[in-house]
Amino acid sequence: MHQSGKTSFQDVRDEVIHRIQSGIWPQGTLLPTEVELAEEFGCARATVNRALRELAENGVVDRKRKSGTRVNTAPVKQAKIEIAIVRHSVEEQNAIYRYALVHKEITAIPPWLAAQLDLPITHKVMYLKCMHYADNRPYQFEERWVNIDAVPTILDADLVETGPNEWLLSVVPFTDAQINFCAVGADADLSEFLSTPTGTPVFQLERTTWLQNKPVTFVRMTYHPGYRMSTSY
Amino acid sequence: MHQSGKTSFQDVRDEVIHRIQSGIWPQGTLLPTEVELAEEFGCARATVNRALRELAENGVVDRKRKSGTRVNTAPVKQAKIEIAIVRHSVEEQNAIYRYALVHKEITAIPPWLAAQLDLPITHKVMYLKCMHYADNRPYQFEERWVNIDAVPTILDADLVETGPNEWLLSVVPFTDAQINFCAVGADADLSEFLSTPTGTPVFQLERTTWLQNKPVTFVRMTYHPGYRMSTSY
DNA sequence: ATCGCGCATATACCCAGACATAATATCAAT
DNA sequence: ATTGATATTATGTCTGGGTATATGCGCGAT
Repeated sequence: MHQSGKTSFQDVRDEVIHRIQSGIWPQGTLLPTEVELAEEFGCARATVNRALRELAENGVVDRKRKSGTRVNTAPVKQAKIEIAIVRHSVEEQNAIYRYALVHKEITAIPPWLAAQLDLPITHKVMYLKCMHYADNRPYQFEERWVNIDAVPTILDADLVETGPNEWLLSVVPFTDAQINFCAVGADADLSEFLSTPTGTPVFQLERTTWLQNKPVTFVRMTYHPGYRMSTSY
Repeated sequence: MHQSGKTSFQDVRDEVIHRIQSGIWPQGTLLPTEVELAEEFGCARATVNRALRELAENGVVDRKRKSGTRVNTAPVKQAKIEIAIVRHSVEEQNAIYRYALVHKEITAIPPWLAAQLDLPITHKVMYLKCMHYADNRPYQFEERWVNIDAVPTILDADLVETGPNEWLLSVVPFTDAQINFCAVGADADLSEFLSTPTGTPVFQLERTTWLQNKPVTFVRMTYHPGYRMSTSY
């Protein structure tokens, strides 16, 4: 009750969570109907609905019309990973951020990427290599292919001052993305730019983004050895 | 309008998304007030509220009392990673799942873990090593420390048939978790169990879970070489 | 110029009632 | 026994009214 004596949807939500966690309502339990809960808590059905809906969104309960609301047996826990702009991650650690454009060329799309993005192999792309430093130590190596068709203005963009990631984000609001994480051994390029011996295990993140079914860019970001990505829930 | 001629909160939400994506409301735009939008769409204010609230939850817009609703400049895109039970991930690939308990012992907590979990170094834990196979090929090596205090019943659990992860999930509903991803080179154990040369880059996921501030378990899961974790949004 | 206070305002949330929809249960006809 | 129509029921959503709360802004005192 954070308002004048009324039961808030948060109170309902918290009480339900409590009953589940304390074992009053074990896994699989069918909970009372919205009407019954509303009566018990002395609030409107809409309030209970809001609380239970939120719990359903978080995967705590499962709701079905007519069947009712049930405590989830296998809570599909999902961790949220925030894909931040590199500069922000670096600055968050109170380190000094530095960016460098290493390579820039207009070229034909590599066959493997053409296949992946479903583009003809004659398609032109902008191929970029960049480095991101934290306190002048290698932080991330970025390799990127940009679909010029989808973002023609990139031809005039100055990518020396601002990184392509920040530039793209401010210009093309993408709608869908697909992300891969994996571990690889450093190849020649990586070894050179990340100042590490060839074969060193490094953390790699690949992302493909689309703007309404039109591929925009594919980027491969490789972090310095020892990098840990973390999240909590 | 999916009901009899009424404007649903989804219609409002979709239209707002459309206006943002088509550039009618560029980044940073202050959108009309809820009342104004409700008038425009011919629906109740609560309906507009629901739509905008959902967009705010997804990070598309930013809402502040008195200021209004603004199109987010730096959309903090967050990818959701589903932390599924290993068996399910394997079965999803139509592979045959097999599990093996490799090692099980009650021991004093290792100092580094005691520090990490804020437990006394005299604390007893159960230390487990397990292997998960897909079609009889190594899939994941699991190394786990369980706080016996938090889960005393684990002493009687048969962990030979069911893996500790599934057992724990069905018994202790944890409340908080912290996850780390990183890339490491295979050490002796990993090399042996994952059938790969020492030093091979492998993808590792560490997770600590708590039940109301009480540490439950720390697990380190290492995937076979070449494993890719993927997600989309 | 700067600080503190009050007012206006936009969002946050609540309520009671209504209808829509999906899924189950029931029962009759084949 | 199987199928198909029908009633029931719990959730999903909308309405239009309300109060609560945070906060930007102006105004006056320092």
